[in-house]
Amino acid sequence: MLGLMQLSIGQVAERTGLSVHALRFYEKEGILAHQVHRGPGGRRVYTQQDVDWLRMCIMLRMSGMPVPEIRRYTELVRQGDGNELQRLDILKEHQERVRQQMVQLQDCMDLITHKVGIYQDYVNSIAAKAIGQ
Amino acid sequence: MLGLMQLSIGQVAERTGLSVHALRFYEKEGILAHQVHRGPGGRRVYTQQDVDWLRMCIMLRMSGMPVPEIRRYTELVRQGDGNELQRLDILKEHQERVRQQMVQLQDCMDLITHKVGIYQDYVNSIAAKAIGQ
DNA sequence: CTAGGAACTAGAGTCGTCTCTAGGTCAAGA
DNA sequence: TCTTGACCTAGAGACGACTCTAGTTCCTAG
Repeated sequence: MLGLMQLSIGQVAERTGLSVHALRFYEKEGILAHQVHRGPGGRRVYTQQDVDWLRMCIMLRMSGMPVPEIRRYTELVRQGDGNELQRLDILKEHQERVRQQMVQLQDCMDLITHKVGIYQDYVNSIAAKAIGQ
Repeated sequence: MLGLMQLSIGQVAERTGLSVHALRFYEKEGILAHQVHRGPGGRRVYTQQDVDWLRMCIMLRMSGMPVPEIRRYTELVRQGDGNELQRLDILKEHQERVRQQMVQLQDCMDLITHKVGIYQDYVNSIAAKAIGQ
């Protein structure tokens, strides 16, 4: 059932949140797991699997994996069985980068929270004085 | 003592991790809390406070605050007392964005960890078979 | 006196990731 | 028939944040 669903580029844009432009761009960049089938008039026909794959790509992009590396990964998947170790390497490497990113972000968050606290206290004290008058 | 320390652009680059180019760029973009003093020959002379301020800017940038918004914040600080509420708004808004970013990143991390787990198991099972032979 | 190194300015170039434009096809509805 | 709307391609443009270049000044050491 699911496998038979046929989606236009517009529908895929809707359900992934990507723009139609971005979808064509991603295809040109070779980050679709397999060739998108074409319907009458040369129109792209996507399946649910394409959408699922795209959703994963979106996650990878969101977490900062560059397009060329997503392409490398995609190519491995396209090649089929036998290169799982290489895929695993890419994922592990990225995982480590994301981990570092999260640590960094937490540091930034700590600083910001600290500053917000200081300003909040100050602003509150000003407000209290104004009321007290 | 600290306040009297004089630093060249190169020294500041060293201790902030920014490039000399980036330092000049940041200055041109108006994200230094106060005018950088110039020494003989028109050379920039930085103080420890400048370095501290830059370090904060780096944190804000790292967490995704765009340069123009850092400039807005910087301008408020330059203006002096009386606009603390506006500064607080900027910081709170950014804090919220960072929070969302962290949630997103955690989602990505979960997915990646999930996939890494699957591939790891698979690779292990292949390795086990190879040894078993 | 010359060479090296660090600094200066203004402005051009780069990189990644889209985003948009121009010009066209095709099918369905008024 | 005419219009609308979704789609197509190839290629140009936008944007943010640097990064680099060219040409110069200045100081210090050999």
